Amino acid sequence: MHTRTLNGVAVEPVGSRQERKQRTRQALLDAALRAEESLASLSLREVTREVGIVPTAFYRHFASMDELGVVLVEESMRTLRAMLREARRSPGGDAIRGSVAILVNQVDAYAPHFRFLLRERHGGVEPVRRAIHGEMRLLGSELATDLGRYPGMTRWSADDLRMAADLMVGGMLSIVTALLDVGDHPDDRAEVVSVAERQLRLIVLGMSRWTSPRNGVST
Amino acid sequence: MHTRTLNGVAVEPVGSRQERKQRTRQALLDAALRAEESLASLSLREVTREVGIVPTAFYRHFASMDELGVVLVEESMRTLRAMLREARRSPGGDAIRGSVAILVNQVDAYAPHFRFLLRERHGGVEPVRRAIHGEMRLLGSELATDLGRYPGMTRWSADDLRMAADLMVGGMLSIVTALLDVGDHPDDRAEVVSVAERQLRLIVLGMSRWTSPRNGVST
DNA sequence: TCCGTCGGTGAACATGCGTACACTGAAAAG
DNA sequence: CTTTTCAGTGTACGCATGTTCACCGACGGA
Repeated sequence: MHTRTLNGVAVEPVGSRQERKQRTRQALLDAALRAEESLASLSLREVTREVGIVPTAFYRHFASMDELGVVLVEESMRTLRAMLREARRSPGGDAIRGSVAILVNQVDAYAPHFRFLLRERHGGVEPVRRAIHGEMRLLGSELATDLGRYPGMTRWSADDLRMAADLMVGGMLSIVTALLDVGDHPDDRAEVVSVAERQLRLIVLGMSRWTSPRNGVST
Repeated sequence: MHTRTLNGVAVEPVGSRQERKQRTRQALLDAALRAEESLASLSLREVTREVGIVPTAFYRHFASMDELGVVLVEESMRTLRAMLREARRSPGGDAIRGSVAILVNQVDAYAPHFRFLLRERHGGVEPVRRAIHGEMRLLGSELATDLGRYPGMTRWSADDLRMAADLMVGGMLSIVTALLDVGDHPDDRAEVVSVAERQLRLIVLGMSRWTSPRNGVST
């Protein structure tokens, strides 16, 4: 086999054949994820160059960049879902502070995934956008049924639960945006965290006082 | 002068020289705005082709696509600002319902502008992203000082005002997102409007009960 | 041991790109 | 009426791209 190089460093060919295939496939995904530009302006050749394979070898793993993008959406969504799952079974103490802390840690650990999702959510290529849109709706649904099990919200209508869930997802996304945009300076980060906690607190406060003004959709 | 064509239709050369220059400049901006792809993957040649001029003529108006992008940010932000200004001096009736109605109308009228802002906010080219980021911060500041003049919020700290303003801007953006993503079916649109109104109502409810848990930033 | 599978190679192609350059001809300035 | 300005033209260039195709040779099952 031709010994491959990645950034000039030799990559020794160890493992079974499908293990190695899996590894280059993952390397392609990682390279595309790491890129600053959107998928639409990221060339197949750039990605393969980064990984250290010849352009045509790309097709051994994906039929197109769009297909790679959709896989990347699934991968990124998995970390988002993991984050919510972790937040769900949070300690009994300050739930808000805990949730924000989890969010900060997760964004630190998986910044490229979050950046990718925000980047491709609008304006990327169509199949990727569709995939993100669908996953986001699913996420909202899950959170809604989960909220319905909370002690104080058992009497909420399904519609209101969905409304509140979407509000929380939206708030979460704007917090992620703030975290990604802010620099590394600790004071700035602390400020973002403080704002996020108070915003969540305000929303929860509103939820605690909520009575549905009218049932159903105004037609 | 060489008679130009746009989509095969002749464009008669009327007006003074600078009037005509201004018109093609605007045509370039419009063409870039109308494009589905992000600016990063939109080629100079595509834009000029759309407008009906030769590629090199682009440089008579902008030094680069990035420069055009920044101008487009200013143009789009002007409509966003106009929307908020209109919402500010809303009728005394149902402020929330009125604000959402204004938002819906504005998004209908200027969908490309909003789409552009959401698209380029993340993942576009760097100068454009910076421009949007800066304008968004400014918008938050304006809304914060404006909120401070509201009867019930005169005692809020500057920090809390900013927090609430950012929450509202974020909520507004997610409503715009929902409006742009939803199809033309009236029922779907009505559902989005209903959700938006209830979300804003929930936030306002939270604000009405708000007492700052602690003054200043937790360091 | 033999042989099929298959991840990766390398040359070749048509196409689209950004930009340099010299140009034209109508509008504006004198 | 002459001169200057300047938005738009047309050619030409080097370069990067996606995709095709035939090829290679190590791995893995028989």
